[in-house]
Amino acid sequence: MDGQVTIKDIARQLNLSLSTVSRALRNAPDVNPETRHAVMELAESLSYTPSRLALSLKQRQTRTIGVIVPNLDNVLSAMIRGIDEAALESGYTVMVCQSNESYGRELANSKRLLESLVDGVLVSVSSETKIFDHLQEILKRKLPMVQFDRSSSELKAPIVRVDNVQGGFQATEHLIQQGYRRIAILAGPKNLGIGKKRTKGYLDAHKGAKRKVDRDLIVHCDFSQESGYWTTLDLLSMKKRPDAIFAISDRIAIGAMLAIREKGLQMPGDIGLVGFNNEPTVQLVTPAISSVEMPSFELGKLACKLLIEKMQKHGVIPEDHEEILKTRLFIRPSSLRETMGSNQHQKS
Amino acid sequence: MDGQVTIKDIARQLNLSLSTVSRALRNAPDVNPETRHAVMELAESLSYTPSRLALSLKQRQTRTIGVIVPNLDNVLSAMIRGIDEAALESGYTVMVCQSNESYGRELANSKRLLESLVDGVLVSVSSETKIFDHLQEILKRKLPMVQFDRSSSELKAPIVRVDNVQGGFQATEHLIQQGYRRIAILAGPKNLGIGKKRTKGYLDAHKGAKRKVDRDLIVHCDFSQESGYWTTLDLLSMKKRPDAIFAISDRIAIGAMLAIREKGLQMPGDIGLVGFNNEPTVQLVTPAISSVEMPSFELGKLACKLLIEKMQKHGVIPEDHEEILKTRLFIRPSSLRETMGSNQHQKS
DNA sequence: AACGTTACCGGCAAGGTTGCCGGTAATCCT
DNA sequence: AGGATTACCGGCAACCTTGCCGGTAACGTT
Repeated sequence: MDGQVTIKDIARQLNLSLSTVSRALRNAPDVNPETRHAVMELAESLSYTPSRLALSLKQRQTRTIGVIVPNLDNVLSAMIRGIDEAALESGYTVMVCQSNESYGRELANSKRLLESLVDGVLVSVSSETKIFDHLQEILKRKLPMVQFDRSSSELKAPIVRVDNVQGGFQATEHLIQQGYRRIAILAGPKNLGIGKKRTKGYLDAHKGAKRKVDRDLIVHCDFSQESGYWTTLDLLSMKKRPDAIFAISDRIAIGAMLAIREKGLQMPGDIGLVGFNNEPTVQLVTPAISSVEMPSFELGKLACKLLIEKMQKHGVIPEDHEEILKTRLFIRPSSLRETMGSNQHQKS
Repeated sequence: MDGQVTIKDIARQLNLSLSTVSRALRNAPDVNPETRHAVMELAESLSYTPSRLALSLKQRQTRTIGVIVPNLDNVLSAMIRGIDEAALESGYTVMVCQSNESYGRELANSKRLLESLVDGVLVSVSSETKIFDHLQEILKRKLPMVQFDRSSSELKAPIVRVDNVQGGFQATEHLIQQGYRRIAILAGPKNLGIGKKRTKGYLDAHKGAKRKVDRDLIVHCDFSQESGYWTTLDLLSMKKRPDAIFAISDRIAIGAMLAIREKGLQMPGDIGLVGFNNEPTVQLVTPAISSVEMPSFELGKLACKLLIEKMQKHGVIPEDHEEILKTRLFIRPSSLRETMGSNQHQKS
């Protein structure tokens, strides 16, 4: 009356036992059709909803997935949409924790998730996280876990990500084809795998074109716009300054653009620029910035599906499993010297 | 051994009863300091974590807050950060559900939250939602609820929002001061309170300056960039076209900018533009777009705090309570005709 | 010496649900 | 008609924790 309607209420009103009501509601075999009908009807009219809590306690699973992300930018929120969708399809609920790049926050969050509230964890490690104890703890408790987008080899958990080498290759190859000679790369934080892979693509593209790489043009920076700005200013004041820049995120690329603008250089004339992620903003600035797109939504969805599979068939998926999606280069004026206009994709 | 460590394990190893262990862990008075110490120690070494599930079942509260949002754009994700922070401070966990403007999705989500998984609900109604049955259902079950940012008068729940009239006033007053004569407003979806309020500010500003308003200049549109684009094209092909536009969101403003650009009009020379939300993107386009900022993070935090208060002191906060935050206009080139350069706030 | 007080601890029940087992009556088979 | 099968239902325990009550022993009081 006052709070939840339980099977107890139904049982009392129908003079049945709890067991029978439970079975009737779950469509179990051992129950008279008439009885079942009566139960169903009463349940409906009392607008009975089963207590997830009691169910979880009994079955030792919450049907909830914990998601740990560093922030909620465009890319990640698309991934979360994907995660959410896959979860909903399988009857799971997701719980998003943003670490905000704060180690303490990430710790508190993972502790929360650990209090056995979740059946599994999806994690995209923060760029600044170097200590993985809290995540290792999750693994130690045998909670199924899948890494998505960003990952660490220290964590023995499957990974769903894009082909970062390919992405780096596409961007760099395009710049080379456009006739740029000294291509710099803003490679992100030094210890992050994502940056290393994209740098490998950058190197591969040079090798494929039989170009030498000037190691001074490989520079590291944070994932922020400011960092991109300052690092680019440094680059542009080199004696032999680069004539193109590949930034491994659009945020960084936008910082680079501002620096280029401030130096009074022409883009793409004096200098070309390619970013990564294909955020909506890069279409809006002038000149619009070329960018490598990754299928964020699909990536999130896939990661979630993999996790659910891992949760259900416990231990079938090997911990070094990797699922790799393809990237796609969107060419825009920021890097387009010659007018070839074929490969171009752009909306309104 | 296999799964969770429970107080039962501790009790067995120490030859104590469950009750005693429970009391010891909760720092209850009736327990011998030595016993408590022993319990604490063993709990630590077994890395015992209490089962939230059992606790929730017992105490009939989950310490979880459900958040219903239409999407995860910049503004909302900042609000969610605020919500998250306030929740963490009070020992609550948040669960975010995005409706993605889909009514069906919103229904599924609110149903989920209703399965008594949450102690309270924060909701920002989708722009397209016209049927509030699912939200009314939440209220009917006496779940504490607070609306934030967007709200509906149909829902009897407190509201935390910004002063939309003030925001509309600031934007319009500024345009008037800049000498614009025919100021149009892209007022968003017709039935949304947020749009009406900002339109009221727009009207107030005209009244304050003793200007008449041409009703044809008040036009409605969706919250999307496309809609802003098309609607602006319509505006610009009027016989007596407007010489300024106030868009009630930055997304719409960007659409407007693209339309203005396409028509070959000068901004701010031929036409001025002011947006709303002060998203990072509006600083990056050329010309940078003036925008009314709202304190999203604080708003989220405040809403969450209010909800927690409502949950703890059941029924003290009246259902028509409103908490209103101030907006602030950021002036940028898109609207700045005369060089007065005082009121300007802009980063890198 | 008898009583009351205090400090500490254990037992039971509850919260809502389901799994397992056992029980009853009706039906079937030979 | 006897035993075996079937259809249906109820009781008990368990999941993990806490609240309440009652119990024991040691201590202090008169």
